[in-house]
Amino acid sequence: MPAKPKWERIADEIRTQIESGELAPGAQLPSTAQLRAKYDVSAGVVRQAILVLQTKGLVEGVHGLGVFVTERSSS
Amino acid sequence: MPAKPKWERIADEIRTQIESGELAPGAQLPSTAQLRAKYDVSAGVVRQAILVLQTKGLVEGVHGLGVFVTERSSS
DNA sequence: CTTTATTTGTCCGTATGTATG
DNA sequence: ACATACATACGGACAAATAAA
Repeated sequence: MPAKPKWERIADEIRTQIESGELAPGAQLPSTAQLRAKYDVSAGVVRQAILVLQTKGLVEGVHGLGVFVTERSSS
Repeated sequence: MPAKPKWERIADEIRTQIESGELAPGAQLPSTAQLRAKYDVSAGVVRQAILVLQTKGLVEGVHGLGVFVTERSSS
């Protein structure tokens, strides 16, 4: 078993994309289904990663629409 | 249907106990099984509440030991 | 206005790893 | 060294919301 859980690896990957500017503020993240296929994991893992990012304030999920990057002052 | 999710209600309840000093820093939180019986929910719900509290830094979960209140100066 | 498609949100159950007795 | 108890991780299913036709 990997030292780091799958959901943490995915969360870190997305966070890196946000920090890199690859995912600009206001941009929509790939849907859970897309991420599920991309990382070949179940919905629960993606759900967990998104939830952590939400709690950290990096992204904001809107029910029925999608997950968007929180407008953060470009340091 | 409750306006707030079950896991959020549980998380708020636990947070209140910490702020009230009912759960002192270093004290162990009730096990998932205890909370599960107390709130009559499944382990997943309790796990979600615990995860949020962990991300917020209020508690700290140690694998194979239990969840403990983080040493935080009560204002 | 009703129906359908897409996406997030929540819930339940199971498997694995670690610490304790 | 073995058995038990607890916590975490993974996977899948169900429900609600929004937008478009």
